[in-house]
Amino acid sequence: MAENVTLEAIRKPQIIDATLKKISEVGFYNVTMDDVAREAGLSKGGIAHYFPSKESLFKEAFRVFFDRIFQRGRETMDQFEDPLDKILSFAWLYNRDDPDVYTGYPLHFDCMALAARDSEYREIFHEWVDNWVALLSEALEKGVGSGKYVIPDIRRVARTISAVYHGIALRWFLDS
Amino acid sequence: MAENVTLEAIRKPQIIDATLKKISEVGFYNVTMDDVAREAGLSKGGIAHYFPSKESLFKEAFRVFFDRIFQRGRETMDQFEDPLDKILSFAWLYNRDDPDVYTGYPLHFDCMALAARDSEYREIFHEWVDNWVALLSEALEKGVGSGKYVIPDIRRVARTISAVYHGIALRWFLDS
DNA sequence: TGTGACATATTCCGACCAGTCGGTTTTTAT
DNA sequence: ATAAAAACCGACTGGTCGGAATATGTCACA
Repeated sequence: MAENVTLEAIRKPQIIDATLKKISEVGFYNVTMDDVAREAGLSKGGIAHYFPSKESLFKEAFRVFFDRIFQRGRETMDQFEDPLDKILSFAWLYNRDDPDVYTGYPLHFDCMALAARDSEYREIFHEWVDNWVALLSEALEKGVGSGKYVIPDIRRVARTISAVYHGIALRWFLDS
Repeated sequence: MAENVTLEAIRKPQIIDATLKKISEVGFYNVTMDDVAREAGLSKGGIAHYFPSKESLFKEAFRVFFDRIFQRGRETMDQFEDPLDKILSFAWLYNRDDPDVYTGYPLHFDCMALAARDSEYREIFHEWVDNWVALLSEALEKGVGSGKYVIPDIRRVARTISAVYHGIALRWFLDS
């Protein structure tokens, strides 16, 4: 059983990584299960053994992806002490050489397009936004606590900052 | 020939409108030519008579859509005299009951997802952004001309305003 | 009234793809 | 050593879809 668990713990991320890579490359709707299988070094049957359907695999992949990006955001932010530095600590999102960036943005666009029509993807998107807002709120809270800023509604300000970041990032990636 | 031209002038918009409606409803990659034909009240063959391929039809549809939205933005903005009022004249983009809004946003998300990988869609997106930036620039120019504002780089400011608008709008639509 | 160009509908084909399933190999348990 | 279970493979199926080919209708004009 120990081996069993270990293998699954290897295969699932392996398959999910392959899925994310292919989606990023060719787009959500252009990825076939054969593509994923080839990329993961398995067969279609092998994939089916771990994920019951394409849909569930893809949703899980998006969840893993957003969680990964968020964790990195948290880690990066934790390296700074000053509240303003914390809020400005997202510069890594503007580095085109970073794999999380050049594979991440296309995934992100796909997720938004899906979220526009599919409630499950909208939830995934919500959760992601909420995570960022919470992160920014912490930094703002710290600034307010130390007397640096006066902010009446921290969550609201955090949401706005995050939306502005979002707009700038989007344009940065798509606009030459 | 006169009749010919007239009919084509009716059919093409009719087909394009049907295309836009279906894409907005179910998403770019889920629209079939049968769907479009049914929505337009024609047959697949009828569509084929006016558009050589699905790809060309869809691209043309997106171009028409963005142009339409932009024209409306210009008309709305032209109703205001004061430069600041002009810049703030985009409130209609935040009215969920407006057909241009509730069908437009999903189309817009699809276009961005496509633009992330396809250079032609990236061009369509660029053109659209450039149009808005030009519009905002005009308003800013007017403000600077009348001595109201002092702005060193108008285009740059217009781009930033437009990106911020973009981020807020995106969140407004996707975030409950 | 006949004819030909244009418009539209119907039918069909070939490619593609998700999911299934029988079977094989590998691992684990006894 | 052997049985049982897990992991994996790849051929196959049923269905979808874009596009092409073909058929039908319409109408201007000779």
